[in-house]
Amino acid sequence: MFVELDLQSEVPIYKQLADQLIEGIASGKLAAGQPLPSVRALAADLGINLHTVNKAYQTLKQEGFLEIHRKKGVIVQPGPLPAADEAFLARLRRDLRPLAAEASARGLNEQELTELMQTLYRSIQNPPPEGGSSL
Amino acid sequence: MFVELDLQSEVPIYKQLADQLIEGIASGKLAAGQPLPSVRALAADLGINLHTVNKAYQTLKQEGFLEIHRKKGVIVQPGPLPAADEAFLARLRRDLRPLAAEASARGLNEQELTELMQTLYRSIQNPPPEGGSSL
Amino acid sequence: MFVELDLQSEVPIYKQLADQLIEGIASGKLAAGQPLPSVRALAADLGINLHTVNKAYQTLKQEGFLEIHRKKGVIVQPGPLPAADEAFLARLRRDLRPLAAEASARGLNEQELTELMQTLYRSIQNPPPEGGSSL
Amino acid sequence: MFVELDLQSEVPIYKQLADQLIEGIASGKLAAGQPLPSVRALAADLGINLHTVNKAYQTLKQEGFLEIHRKKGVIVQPGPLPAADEAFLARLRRDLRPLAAEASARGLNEQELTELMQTLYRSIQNPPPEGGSSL
DNA sequence: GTGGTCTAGACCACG
DNA sequence: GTGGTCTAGACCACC
Repeated sequence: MFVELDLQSEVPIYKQLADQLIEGIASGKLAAGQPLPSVRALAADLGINLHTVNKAYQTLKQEGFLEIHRKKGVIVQPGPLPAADEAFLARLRRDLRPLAAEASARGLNEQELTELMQTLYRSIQNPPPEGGSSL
Repeated sequence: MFVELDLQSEVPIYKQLADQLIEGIASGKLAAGQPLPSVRALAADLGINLHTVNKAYQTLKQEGFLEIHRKKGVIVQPGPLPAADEAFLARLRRDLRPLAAEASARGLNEQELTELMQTLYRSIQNPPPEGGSSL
Repeated sequence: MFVELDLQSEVPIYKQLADQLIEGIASGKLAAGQPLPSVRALAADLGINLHTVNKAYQTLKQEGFLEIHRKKGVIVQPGPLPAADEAFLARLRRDLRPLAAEASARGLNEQELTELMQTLYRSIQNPPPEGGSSL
Repeated sequence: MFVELDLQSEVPIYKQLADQLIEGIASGKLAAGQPLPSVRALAADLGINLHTVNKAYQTLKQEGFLEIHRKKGVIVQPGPLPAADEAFLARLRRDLRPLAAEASARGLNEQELTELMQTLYRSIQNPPPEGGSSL
């Protein structure tokens, strides 16, 4: 698995994991319908508790990025991914706003900020190759 | 004060307050050297706990956006504001990354995302007029 | 067989199967004494595990909806079907209660709920024709 | 609290709890905006684990029946309750269907079933008085 | 083997 | 004191 966790971070582990799985989906490293490791296997792999993995999986299932089957385990949403609906855009604006504000207060101009965003966006969709392709 | 808090939000109140003060600085609504209400006054005004206001002030002082004097009280940083140093940029990227990833996964393309960012940035620097100018 | 399984449902497969067999009995699509496919045949037909079919059959035998003979195989109860005894009614109330409560909380009025129930009941006893009559 | 749990039931404890809270909301025993016991208090009261109570609360928050605040704790949704949208109706039909089918197979006729449903619905909206009014 | 549930005890952020 | 997170270990249903 390509996931890298910072156990010291203030960002909850389950969220780091969920974020990186979403990023894997966005980049195509995780293809639609692709099976993910079982909660136990991933927990062992990452050296964290099974419940923490489970919380990440449940969160993503809830949002529609994953499906969880009785026996097949966990797979990437095989159908259409959740859309950028108004609820998501509102959340996105809410989260982006303080970041943009602080960037502005610190003297980052509009172009610098949008270019940073572009660079990020592109590095997500076209990630630098690294070790194994998926898991 | 122009601050509007959502007491039901999952975002901590002290962070909402700190964020909006930074936004006020970014927009110019809070000018360099300008005095801010005392912890007590602002807490009473907003109907929140003293400690919450204090935590927001201390956080902003720590980051260099405010100065706190025994006698003069709290004022907006009169000198140069904190710069967009590498530490800030790293934090910015870390926080922006999962947002960009989810936006991408949900089908928002690069242009839509950057335009959303631009719109936000401009609305911060040039906020719609509303009520009293500052406090 | 008219059975349709949703392998991704949170409802256990064996229960989906048992439920649809009961529905077949309720509708008359499965007549008293009628033979059912062998465990192996049905499992192959539905593409599921032997044990899953077996569990559904055993459950229904236990409740009195099926009979399982060594030689004749599995047949629909040829005699009187299990009655709506107090044990069943208690279970029915227990399962219905939270559904009625949530419907009420969500603003569905008594008439809407009972009409929904009637529609369901009728569609079960008089199902829309579809493909082969039974198996 | 008016909640009664059956620790031996096959129905998960957290679901029993969530169901009874919804029923409390439907009946008016839990009024909009009313505070609920803290997870710890309710867990102690019911003799179950705090995480089990938390799961029930989180589920209901997710569905829009509760709000969870940092300090105020948990309150009943003060605004409009979730509506009986198509997603709910689909779930309702899916859950009701096997119950109606078995009732039919066991010889309960349409009137008996709908009357049972009505009786339940009314007993929820107008529950028999019992001990303390709320918590 | 899988995920689902429950318990237990701990630490932390928040207010 | 509140909920949020994490860990740990256990049992169960399902397949």
